[in-house]
Amino acid sequence: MLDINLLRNNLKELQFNLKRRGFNLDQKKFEKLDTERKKYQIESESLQEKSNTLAREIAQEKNQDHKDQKLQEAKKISAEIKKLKSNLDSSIKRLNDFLLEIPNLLADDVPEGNTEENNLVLYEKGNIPKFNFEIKDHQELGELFNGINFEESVTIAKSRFVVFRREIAKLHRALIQYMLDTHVNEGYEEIYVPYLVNVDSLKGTGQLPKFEEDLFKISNEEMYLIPTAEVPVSNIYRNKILNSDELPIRYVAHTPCFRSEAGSYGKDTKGIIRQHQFDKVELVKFVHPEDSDDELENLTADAERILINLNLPYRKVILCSGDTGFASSKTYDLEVWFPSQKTYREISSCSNFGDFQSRRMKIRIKQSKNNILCHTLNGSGLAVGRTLAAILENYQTEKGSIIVPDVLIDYMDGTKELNLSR
RNA sequence: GGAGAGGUGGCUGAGUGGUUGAAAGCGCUCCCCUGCUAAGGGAGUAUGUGGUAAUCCUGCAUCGAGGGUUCGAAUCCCUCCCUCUCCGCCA
Repeated sequence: MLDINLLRNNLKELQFNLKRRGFNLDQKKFEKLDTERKKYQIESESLQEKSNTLAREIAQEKNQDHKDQKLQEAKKISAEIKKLKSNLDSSIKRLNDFLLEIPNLLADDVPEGNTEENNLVLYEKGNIPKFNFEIKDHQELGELFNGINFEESVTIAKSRFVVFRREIAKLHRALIQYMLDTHVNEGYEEIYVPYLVNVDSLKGTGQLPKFEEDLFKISNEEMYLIPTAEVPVSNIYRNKILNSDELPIRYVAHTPCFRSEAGSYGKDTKGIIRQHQFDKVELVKFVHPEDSDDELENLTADAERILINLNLPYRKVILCSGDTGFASSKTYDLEVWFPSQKTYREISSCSNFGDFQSRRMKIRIKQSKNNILCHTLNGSGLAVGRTLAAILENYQTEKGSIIVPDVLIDYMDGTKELNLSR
């Protein structure tokens, strides 16, 4: 959510910024809503003041006639306040709903553009492997091992779920362990969180009210499956005031993520690139406003380190104005090379949300006078399923085995190469 | 799931209808005193949102959340959430 005072005082600038995303801020509507709110608020609060004064007088009034007279008046005022209050409440709600649908302001260095075509590639790193044999995609490789199974998952659940077995399941687990350990060594605190969250948490990070169709909702409760660990981890400090000296706070969490993938019917139907359920190791930071730019660079570098250590070819991209997420002011994507697709695919998304989420979550930093809102950031470090798929494809050999990346050998109990098990 | 007890400011803890946004203590901040430390004295110390350009001034709201009764609610009533104790069940 944006600072309402920006809308009141810097509207032109703000409209210009939002326009870069293709979002049109309806000035007339805002002004109407805010004026209406102001009118009702002033009316009802001044009447409330009168009523409070009168109530105090009644308590002290000794003369019974005067008392009765005042009681009559107080009754009338009280009834009137009730009406005004309900007007005020509904006008505040209308204003608030309006504000909740406005995306975050973009950082100045976000490049212009409407679609992901306009995202700016900053650099490519790592060596794209050259194969002198017919390569397989990760699904074929996984099936070769009977380590990736899509029939069983359909029986159990439905399409866009997967079953991993044996070496593949173990490699998946090894990746999670490796990522968690690496980030803990970088200074992140490991944290385990609920996979179901309430509505307030989803509003806090910005998934609700606008993006409900992307979520899985539990039918017997007002709870949702998390689409990312960002939601439970960021909301840890909802409605809290943090002390300056405890910042920055850095968390790393491994969770499954659940996404309905509504509207992506034809997309990525092959393999495990786009699933309803996937695992992710997520980095989340709470920082001082003046540090958030630097912290985004560090966060991205921490996510990148996993790719570098796994020796996977990747590139770093800054998302253009039209592709930057609703709550983000600036996002870097890390994209890993998929030999079968001869293309880079997103494997991490690192964002600075500024105070957009913390205003919704009411996460403040204690100051001597007015408390300030903290800044939040998060990024995948990394998406586990896609990392697994990338390893299978980039580390395949002609005979169909998979070389285990050096840093994972210990996590695979010394196994250096995955061979066909039959 | 059943029975009971309870949720008050950074913490402890008073307060059962009327200047209570809330006693007292602790903690914290500033000032004074002091050669240093300790001790002592004084002042201050919740959050949000309006009126405002404003950190001055001032209104309103907030005692788990939301409703209700009342001229007036931390105090009474209802619903929900949470915590604790006991029983049951369970990984």
